[in-house]
Amino acid sequence: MLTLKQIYDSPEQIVAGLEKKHFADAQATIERVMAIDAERKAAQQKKDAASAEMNKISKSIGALMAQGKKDEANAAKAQTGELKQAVATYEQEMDTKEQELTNLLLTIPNVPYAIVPEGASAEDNLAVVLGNWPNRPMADAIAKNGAVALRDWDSATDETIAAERIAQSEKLPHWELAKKYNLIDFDLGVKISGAGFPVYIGQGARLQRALINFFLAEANKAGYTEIMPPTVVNQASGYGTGQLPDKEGQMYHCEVDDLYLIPTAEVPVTNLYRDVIIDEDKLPIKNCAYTECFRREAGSYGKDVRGLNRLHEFSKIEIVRIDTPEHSDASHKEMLAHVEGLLKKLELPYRILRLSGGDMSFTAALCYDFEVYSEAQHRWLEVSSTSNFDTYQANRLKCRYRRNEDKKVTLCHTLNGSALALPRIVAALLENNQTEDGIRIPAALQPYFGDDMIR
RNA sequence: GGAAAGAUGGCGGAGUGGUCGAUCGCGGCGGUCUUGAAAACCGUUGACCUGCGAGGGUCCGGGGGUUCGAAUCCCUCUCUUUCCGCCA
Repeated sequence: MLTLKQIYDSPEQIVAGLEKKHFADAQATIERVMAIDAERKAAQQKKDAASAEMNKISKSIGALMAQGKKDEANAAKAQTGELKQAVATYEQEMDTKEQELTNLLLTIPNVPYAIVPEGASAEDNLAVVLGNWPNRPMADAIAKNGAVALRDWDSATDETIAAERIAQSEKLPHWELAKKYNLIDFDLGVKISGAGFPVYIGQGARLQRALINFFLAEANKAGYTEIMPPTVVNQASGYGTGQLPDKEGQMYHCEVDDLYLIPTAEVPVTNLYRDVIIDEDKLPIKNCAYTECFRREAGSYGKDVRGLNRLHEFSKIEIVRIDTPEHSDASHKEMLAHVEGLLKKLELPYRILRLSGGDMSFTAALCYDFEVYSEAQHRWLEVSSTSNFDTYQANRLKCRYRRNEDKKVTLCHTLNGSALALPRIVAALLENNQTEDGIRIPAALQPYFGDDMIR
């Protein structure tokens, strides 16, 4: 959540930022925050004064008792009744205001950075990079403007057109290929678990393992420490990274033990640093983790969820960084370069979008999505979301560091990104690399897969 | 599942009703010594809220209670460790 300091330092900027994020009633909400806080302070001042008085009397009683002046001690005791009542009253008022304030702050999203595009939805995202694109449709149009608004050139993502193209395309969608080469059995998954839980078989399973190892190896090369965290977390962790309370319905919940299946490794890996004060010398912290991710995806249905496009359980390698405010932007860029490097090595056509204010997640200050182009579905598939949360998450987590300069305890910046999520990568790999002889495995992946083709 | 013990500052670990925000050790920081470093020695070192400041307040796992006064006593919850049982 935002800190009060941020709000007091520049209320107008915060309001403008919230409006950019399409948060309703920004002005009124910020004014309310300050009003409640003023009430809280007033209550605290009254309470502090009463407590100070109380402490003084208590101390004097101790002294009087020690000197054996029992009568005077008893006289002092008699004075405390009213004071005690006053302390209790003010204290309760203070607690109420504090709770009210926290509850309100929790409803306020993070404020986007200046370079975040204006806009309410995905339509307004800004394509900043297009890669591995030569000899593909629309190349010319795109070459002219390296960075253009998505809606100018991306009519191919329109669902109705896509449906027609699938019908016309000589390329098979991945769910057909999965069947043809016996890589994934969706029906078996339905039988043992339910829709959205595919069973990977033979070369399909081997491809999963190859990708996991490839992504982890690349992350290790880039200096990320591999973590293997639990995939089940407690409530406090859910609150720490912001999945709770608002996204409660998106997580699987084991009620008997009140534990949650993680929707991303971000949750356990970032919560490693909850309630921690880190030495500045240890920053930046660079961790990576492969985990299974579990998402209920309540309410999604239809063509979007076909095949591997949207699953309840999937494998993902996540990179998580904790850094100083001064260095977090450079950290973010390094992460973007890392993720882009993976897509280059996989030889998949991709684009990088800077998300608009309205399309960003609640907690992000700056977010880039990576999408790969699926040549049978004629759609862009999101495979990574790489965000800087500024101090927003750290404030909730109480993740702080001790500055070398003045030894002050300061909130860290947290960042994370997928590097990468497997299912849609697999979808694109299968669809884009299909040949008459089988599915070509990109050179970088061959050592991990152990072959150059799926046959 | 049964039994017992425990939860204290960055870490370890004292403290069983009144200058205890907390002895001490480690670590950190400053200094002496040294060409420099190490060692040794001396000093210093919690977080948060509030106030222009002086200062005031809160915090010894969470919550509640007793008391003029609680790290210390009582209740309760959570978690951890050990032993037994079960078991990959």
